[in-house]
Amino acid sequence: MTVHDVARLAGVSTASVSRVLSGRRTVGADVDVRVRSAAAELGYQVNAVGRSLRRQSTETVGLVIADITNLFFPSLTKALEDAFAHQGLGLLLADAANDVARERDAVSRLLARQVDALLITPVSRLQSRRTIDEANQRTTVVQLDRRASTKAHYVGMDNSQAVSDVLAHLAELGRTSPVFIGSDPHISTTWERQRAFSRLAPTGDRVLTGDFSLDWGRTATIEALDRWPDTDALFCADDLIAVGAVEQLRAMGHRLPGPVAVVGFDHSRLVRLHTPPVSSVRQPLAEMAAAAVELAVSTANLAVQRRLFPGTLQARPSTAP
Amino acid sequence: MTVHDVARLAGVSTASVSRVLSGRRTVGADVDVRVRSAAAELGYQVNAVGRSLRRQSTETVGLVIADITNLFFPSLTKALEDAFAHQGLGLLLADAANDVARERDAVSRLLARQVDALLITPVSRLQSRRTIDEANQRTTVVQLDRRASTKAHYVGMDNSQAVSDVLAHLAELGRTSPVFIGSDPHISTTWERQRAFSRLAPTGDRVLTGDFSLDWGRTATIEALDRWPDTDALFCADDLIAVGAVEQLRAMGHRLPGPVAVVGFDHSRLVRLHTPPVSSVRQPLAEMAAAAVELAVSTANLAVQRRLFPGTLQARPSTAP
DNA sequence: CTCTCCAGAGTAATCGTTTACCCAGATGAA
DNA sequence: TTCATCTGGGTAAACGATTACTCTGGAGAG
Repeated sequence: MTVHDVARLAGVSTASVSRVLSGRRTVGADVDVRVRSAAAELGYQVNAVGRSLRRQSTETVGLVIADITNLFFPSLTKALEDAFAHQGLGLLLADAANDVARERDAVSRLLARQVDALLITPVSRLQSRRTIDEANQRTTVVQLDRRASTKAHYVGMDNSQAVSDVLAHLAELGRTSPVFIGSDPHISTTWERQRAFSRLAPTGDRVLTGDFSLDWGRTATIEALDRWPDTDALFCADDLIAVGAVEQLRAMGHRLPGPVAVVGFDHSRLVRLHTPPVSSVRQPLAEMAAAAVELAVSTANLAVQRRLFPGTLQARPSTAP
Repeated sequence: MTVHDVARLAGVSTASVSRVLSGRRTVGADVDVRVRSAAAELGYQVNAVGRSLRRQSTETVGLVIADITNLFFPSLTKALEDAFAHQGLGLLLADAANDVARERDAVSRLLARQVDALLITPVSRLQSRRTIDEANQRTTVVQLDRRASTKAHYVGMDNSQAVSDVLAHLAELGRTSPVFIGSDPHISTTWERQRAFSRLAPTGDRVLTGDFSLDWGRTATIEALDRWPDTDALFCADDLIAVGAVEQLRAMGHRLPGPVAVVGFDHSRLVRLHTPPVSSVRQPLAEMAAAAVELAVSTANLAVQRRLFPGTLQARPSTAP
């Protein structure tokens, strides 16, 4: 079932069929209806592979997610799928499983498939750079949420502003001795939040770093209260850690809301449905996805963009007075 | 950068280049090294679009998810991505956003892209059938988790067995008056669980159906205890409802574990991290993904398969004595 | 020594669509 | 009336890789 079949049935040339069906050049009214009805009769649908080869464009973007298991990424993926589908662009998904080598593989496979753009949440702030820069020579690359290279576009949240907002919120409640519980500092978002915390918090040197897990949230809580007994807030780099912290506090007999507040990042369903609900910074996913679309469809020689969106703190009982 | 460039540099024909790089026919040792080093020198990577057109196969499968927002599907997506990437197959993702019309659109777009197979978690037990059957004429379709057509492959969990296991577990604890709280009965899994419950439970007629939301879990709990005061277990069709039920019970002053047990389905992170942890039936995602791969790469004229995997109840405090 | 067969390599057709290029006829200006 | 311009349509050459087919030289059988 090809343009030839449609052309034959309609009694026109394949060129006319293509012109009608792609709408790229006007044709006479007569030819137009003949082609359309022939296509309808045959149930013809254009073959995207042939079209891609000729047009040198697949109308597909690749998405390399650092780790789908991470709570935050499914929400981001959904926002992206929405935004791109809206533009008629397909999303080719790949998971890097937190591994730099797998990430490089995934990028390479997507490039071989001639994606029109590549979206990526880099696994490592330092080690993903090379992969990204190489890909950026071949197509438009947009870093999302996390960043590893200054040579490719970036769309994310303004972590510095968000950290500042959270600290202001804590200060309003009289909490001036927070401890930062980070996860893996290879993750650029964790790293940025930690740096902002160190710069802006009154107790900027109280920083613990570990990994991305509930258990680390628990362990770090014990360590924080042990090392700094006057701690009145646990400033967590993400929601999973925040939930771990809350659980640990409860296990230690603390009440929530109570003397030690807890706040996280991402505002995932995990913290929204937790009891008690945990305060968290929400990222503007829809806006970020829209920006990603815009950059992805932009011409290759647009100057490197850095688009930062404000996060909004969703204050819940875990930081109440 | 094409086979021609490589062929010229290596001093051989494009045919030889193709043969070396695809490994589909043996060539002389001399030509082999010449081609490989030329390809390496140029950084040549085969263009998957050209290959797909000629081979009439894209090495890509389409995945239509009923609703990415649903807790369960990101885990399923991850398992699938893993399994297919392992086979060198790409995953083209589409979200139906719980809408039958969007689902049909998504299927159509994926077929236009000539996916080698189509994986789908049908939105509606009844209304998705036509979309699936039509797609099944054009490519191999595998229904996952949910099912809508008997004419296409299906891979899922044996809900009947799982329901039976859960009821046995409850009975062991002396709980013989469960109420079933379903979500939308258009969803085939909910429907199957409900039917099995009605058939197997001592109080098989105690069934409430609503929608897929936390609030419905809450509302239904109130209604259940109101209509059937001797209720000693809430048998929920999925985790989100189970969490809603637990929250409501706690709000009503019930202890957990306590007189009313709660159990859900999917064993999502939501229930694992909830306090108290909620009992839930775990689906064998990796096995299901492996079966999906097997069916997806099978020849088109394999008899329609129905692969059911056993679920395993993860008993947690919410159903403790 | 001749004939068959085989391995290795090249030539060119092919996958399905788009579009550069060409042509015919019509329209409008001078 | 003549010529430039425009419109609508067809022909055929791409796009990049694979592979059916062909050719050549050498090995092995008789």
